[in-house]
Amino acid sequence: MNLKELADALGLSQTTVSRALNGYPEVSEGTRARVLNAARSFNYRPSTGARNLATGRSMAMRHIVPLSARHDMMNVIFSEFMSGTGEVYAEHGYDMIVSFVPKDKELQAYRDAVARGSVDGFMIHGPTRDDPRLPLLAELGVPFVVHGRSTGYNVPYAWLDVNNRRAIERATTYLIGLGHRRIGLVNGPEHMDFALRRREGYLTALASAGITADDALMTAGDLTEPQGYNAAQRMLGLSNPPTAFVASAILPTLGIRRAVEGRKLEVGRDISVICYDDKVSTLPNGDTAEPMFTAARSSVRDAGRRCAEILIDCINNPHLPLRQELWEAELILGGSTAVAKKEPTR
Amino acid sequence: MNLKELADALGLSQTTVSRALNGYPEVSEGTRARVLNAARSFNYRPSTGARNLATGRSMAMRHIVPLSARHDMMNVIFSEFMSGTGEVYAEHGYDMIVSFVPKDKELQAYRDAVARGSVDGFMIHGPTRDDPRLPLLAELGVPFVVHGRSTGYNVPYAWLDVNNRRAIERATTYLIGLGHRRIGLVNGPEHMDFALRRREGYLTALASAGITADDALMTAGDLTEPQGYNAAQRMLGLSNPPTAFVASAILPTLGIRRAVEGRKLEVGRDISVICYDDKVSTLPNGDTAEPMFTAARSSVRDAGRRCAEILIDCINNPHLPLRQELWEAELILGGSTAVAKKEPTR
DNA sequence: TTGAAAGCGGTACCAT
DNA sequence: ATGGTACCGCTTTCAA
Repeated sequence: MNLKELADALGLSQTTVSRALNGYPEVSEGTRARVLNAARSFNYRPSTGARNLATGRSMAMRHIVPLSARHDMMNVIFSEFMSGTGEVYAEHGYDMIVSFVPKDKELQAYRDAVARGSVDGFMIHGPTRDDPRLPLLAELGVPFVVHGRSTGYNVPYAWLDVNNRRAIERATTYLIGLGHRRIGLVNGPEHMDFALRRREGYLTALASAGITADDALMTAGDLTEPQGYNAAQRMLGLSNPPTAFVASAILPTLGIRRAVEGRKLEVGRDISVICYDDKVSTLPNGDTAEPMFTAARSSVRDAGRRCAEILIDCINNPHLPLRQELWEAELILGGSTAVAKKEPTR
Repeated sequence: MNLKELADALGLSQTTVSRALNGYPEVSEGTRARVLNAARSFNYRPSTGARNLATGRSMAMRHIVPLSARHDMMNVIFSEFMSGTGEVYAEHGYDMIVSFVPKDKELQAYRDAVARGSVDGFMIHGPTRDDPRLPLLAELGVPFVVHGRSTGYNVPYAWLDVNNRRAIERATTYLIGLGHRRIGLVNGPEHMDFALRRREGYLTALASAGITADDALMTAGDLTEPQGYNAAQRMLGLSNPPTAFVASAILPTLGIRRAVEGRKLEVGRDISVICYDDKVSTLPNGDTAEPMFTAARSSVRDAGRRCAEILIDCINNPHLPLRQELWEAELILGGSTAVAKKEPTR
């Protein structure tokens, strides 16, 4: 059933039917009701292709995900973020298109999508330092929102970020306040902007307390359970091991716990751990009143929702200033931190 | 730059240019080269909307994800599967559209997408027993592939499934062979077809060994770390506790390990554990030669890739018989299983 | 308040 | 081998 057939069935013109359907004011209430009724009973839906062509808008947002060998991006956090954006898109009638492209074709994929007119806006995931996508998108003149920021690119753009630096600085300072001086860092991949900022936060906290940073206590990787395990294993085996850890996600924190317990030590008694908790539904930080781990927490799903709202706003109001939001993470107390013991635990 | 402008720039007709671009044979090699060249230098791409309208095809596959309260679906496994499908779609020029819809609007979303002509095929995730989506899709007459199967719906349809029943039966039988008679089951949500089949496999293995199933040793839930922890805590507290566990995913298995270690017991010595391992890149089952857990293993990403191929094949060859593939999981030996001790460990 | 008709940017049939 | 042109289904301007 297309518009013409619907109009014929009603004995009206396509124009009137289209107007009635799209809520234009110049249609009499009587006809509007008739049209809406008929449309419902025939289960009529306007063809997206045709509407696309006629309006020049695609009603679709695109998320381009590079297929890197290790699939850095397509992880738990990414999908949680996406489901936040997807909810909001759906509420506003937008489709979400997800493109997986080989890393070396990534930039071209943005160009292509714009040239084909298949997209109204882009959501940018996982910005790196000096991310090459941002200048490209600015050049293409298409709306986009970045989840995070890109150190080194200083032209204004729309973004939403958590204050990663501050969150980890607070977490580290808290551990220092408990008497810890040897604190291990298990970070995410440090070409990613968020991981860089977290590292800065960690270093700032140490510096403020007059503690010299030790390369042996810092590691960066892909935030898996084994990453945490391996890092903790190595660090706990040092002649001067850490008494506490800061980890960039729950998964490596589970690995840290495994390493700690493997040495007959206990998290929250012998070894303190704080992690960054993105509040991923499948990886809850415990499910009781007291969280499993003390954590810096913020919701990626909420971030996704808000990013989508910002993107839609960019499209609807192209001349408003670009939105930039910095969210603060909260520090929540769990069972994984305690005052440092006087004697190093070995 | 559109087709007309490109044709004008070349001094050719739109027809010829279109033919050259789409690989039609009746174009001289000279003109084809010229056209291809010009298209490249102008960075010309055909408008998706226009092509959509003209061909009646959208070159897009849709994944509809219900927004259930607990977000059953948007989990680690789901995104791993999606990235498999997405890769293949991209290789074949298809877009992947992901729609998040409230559960009560799910079926309507399929109808809508078909009525708008915005999709060439659907990928169906997480089928349940008597899944209502399958008869609907059959009625709509649109190509679709199911990842899994739906017990109770017996009309032929295209699917790819892992032999969940057999995999868990083998795993359970293996534990029984090691001397375990009290085996706990930590399963996924049992309205899902895969979870039902796994339970059947578990029960079959027990029955074959003459072991009476015990409701207190079976639990179903959302496959999170706390689910495994809580289930194991409860079961290990029974007067007649299990000496082994079968778990439906890595995450709850990590929780089981936590509960076991919390009782000063050791996995792989005091308590045996086998889990189902979907080979999710962010949740590897260890990263060394020996897997952390003994496991029934199959790759969701590969399943995603294959499902996408099948879907594309359905579209290209609508009259071929529907493909149905049953994959066997492999049972891999890790460090989490051992011969049962004579005395129950408490 | 309603209708006619000109696009939107391609594809593909029918001529030449 | 190349070109003219009628669609595809909708939106939107202009006219009535």
